[in-house]
Amino acid sequence: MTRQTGRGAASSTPRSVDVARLAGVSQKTVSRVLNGERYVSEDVRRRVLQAAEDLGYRMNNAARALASGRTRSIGVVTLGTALYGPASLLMGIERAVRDTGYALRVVNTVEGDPAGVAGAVGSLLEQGVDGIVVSEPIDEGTSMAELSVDVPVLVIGAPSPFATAHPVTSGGGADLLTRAATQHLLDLGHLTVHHLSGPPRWFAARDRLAAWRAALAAHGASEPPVVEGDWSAASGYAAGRRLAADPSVTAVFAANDDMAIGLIRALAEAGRRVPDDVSVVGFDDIPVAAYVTPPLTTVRQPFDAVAQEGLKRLLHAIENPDADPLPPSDPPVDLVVRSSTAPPPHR
Amino acid sequence: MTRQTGRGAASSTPRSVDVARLAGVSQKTVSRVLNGERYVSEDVRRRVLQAAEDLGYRMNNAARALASGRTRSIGVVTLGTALYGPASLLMGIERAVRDTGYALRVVNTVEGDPAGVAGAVGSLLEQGVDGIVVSEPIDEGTSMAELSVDVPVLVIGAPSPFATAHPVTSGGGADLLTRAATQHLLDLGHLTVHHLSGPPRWFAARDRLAAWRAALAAHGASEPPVVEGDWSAASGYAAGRRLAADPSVTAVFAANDDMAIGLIRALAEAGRRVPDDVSVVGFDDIPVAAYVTPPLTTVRQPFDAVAQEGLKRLLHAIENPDADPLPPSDPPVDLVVRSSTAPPPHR
DNA sequence: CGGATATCTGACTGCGCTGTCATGACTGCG
DNA sequence: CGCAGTCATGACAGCGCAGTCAGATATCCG
Repeated sequence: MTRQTGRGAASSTPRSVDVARLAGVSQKTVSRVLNGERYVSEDVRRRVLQAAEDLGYRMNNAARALASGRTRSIGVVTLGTALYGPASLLMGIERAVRDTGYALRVVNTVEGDPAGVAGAVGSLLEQGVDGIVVSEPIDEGTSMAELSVDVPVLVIGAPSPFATAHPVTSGGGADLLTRAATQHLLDLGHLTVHHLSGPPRWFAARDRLAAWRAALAAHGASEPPVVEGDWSAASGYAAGRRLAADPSVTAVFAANDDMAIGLIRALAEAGRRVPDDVSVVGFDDIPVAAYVTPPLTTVRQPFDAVAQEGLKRLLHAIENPDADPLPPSDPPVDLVVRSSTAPPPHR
Repeated sequence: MTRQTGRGAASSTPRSVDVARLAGVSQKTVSRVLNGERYVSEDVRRRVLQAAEDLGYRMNNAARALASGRTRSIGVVTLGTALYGPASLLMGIERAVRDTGYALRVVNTVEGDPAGVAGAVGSLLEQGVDGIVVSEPIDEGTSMAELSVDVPVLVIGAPSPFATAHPVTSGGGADLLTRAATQHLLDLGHLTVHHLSGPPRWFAARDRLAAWRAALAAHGASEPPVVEGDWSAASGYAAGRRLAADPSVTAVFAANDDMAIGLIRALAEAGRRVPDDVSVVGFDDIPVAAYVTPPLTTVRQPFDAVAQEGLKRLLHAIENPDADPLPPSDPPVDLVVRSSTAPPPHR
């Protein structure tokens, strides 16, 4: 028996009706005050707030959600990793949500594949959320269409697989950053730029790959074969051992900083100096990037800005179901030039 | 008007009563099946599940919570940072929660100070959670006592400020790791070990400081003055500049890897070689630790193990309110020796 | 073979809130 | 002064589930 057996009366946590009684008003009026509705006299408002305070009253959100049909909460689907990117994005989302009066419900997916994301979205829907943020999904979301998602969805870092369904926005996109990184190397005089990509199942990896290609093409540079990593420093190290064997490699754009650091280590061990022989650019600007040897040139992802901007649009879609979605805006580009890049060596 | 105007009838999302109608049973029986209660015939169970499937039925958790008084969700209070430690812990908690059937509600605190934590806990209570995890709070939780917390609370990485209140467990604790790190340096022959601590407001920082002291004392080593950082590589770098000026410094235990990396950079710039002149041990084993120069000797925090163990105890407290809390168990110690430590130089 | 027990099912109720509507009191204005 | 409009409040119903209890069968045992 979970219910309150109304014995002690004082022992059970207070309900709005208790507040009402203490304030000498109706229960509905308590609800009005606590929801900031109009048409409540100053006097009553004060009495109600005082009574609520005195009793230590806390609203029961389950009842509120049931009665109003809104949960005032946002669901987030993320990868279950502590990778700097996804983790930072999650923190950015939390920060962006905090002041809106919404609560956060978080579900991870192990793999981020469509089935996993669909399951996560389903469980969020079941919990009841007014909107959903899908952070950095992997692969196409084909299996998503089957879900009847009747709340707005914001997809960060990938084209929205919900596009056909319901009120939807999408956001993210870091091509400009990749282009800036690649361009930086080309501007230094490198004939071309190699690319150490993330796992191709990730949209983030595919985006950066495509943007790197575009930057090379725009510059008329030839496109060397792509080396594939898995975001980890270990995979960057493995890639570095291969790249070090090829003397034509003078510049590498790594799809994240961890791989860049592993890469640099492998190059150093192979006797290829960075940046004298090979220039390396990373991606993310992780906290230690400025302090590794050599300090890493990288592009900083504006996680907070992306999260805030996306959430603004999601909340807009939630609160104005019939209005057109707000258009996405491009995040700022922030290339941080340190010491891992230099002009190519003379031949 | 949020409510379903029962016009199209088919358009509105299905309720348990719709499932009941389709399966030819009562609504209560649907509830029984979906909650796995006893005393339902196989035949009925199948029909109900089929009907639910056909309708794409999803339970309304707000109603469930209201009726049952349980939300089947766990609230988490974390710092709003992407620091590797807290972020990893959050991921560990998510992983640990996922298979238990509970959902996660996350609230960050900006500062992690008592008032912030109290506010976060309050907002979780308001949302309705069956248990709360407070991850790495800062300072003493004096203001916490005022909150009437009537659910079990697990505090990771700090003594529980709720100790006097209600069913409570606590966990974490990394003294053994710190001792192992310090001991490792002493065993190498260093006369003493300097400490680059985290901000003293953090429990994690105080814990490591105390454990470092204890390890020195146990070894009869003198205790050099503590250098204080803020977890960031930048602060490690600043500390490194100061420590580099003191030739008596031969070994440093940094309270996290980021600071260790900044520290090593500063030492290198000052001409003090690591590990030949100065040995450095970090804390966390961040992903790049093995690939910086030199590869960092560090201790790995068993985030997943801590989260799992703590959650097991929290769930036990939730589901057996009257039973004694399970005793905490010590996490495994994992010292990862790489190349940033060596015997002290000959004098 | 009768009563005791185990199994299965449904009617009814209520969780604590918000939406709707009704009711007064008060204002302004011709 | 009377009627419309604004403001302020309360009564009542119902959101979609799970808890309780009662009733209907089936099973068991002496």
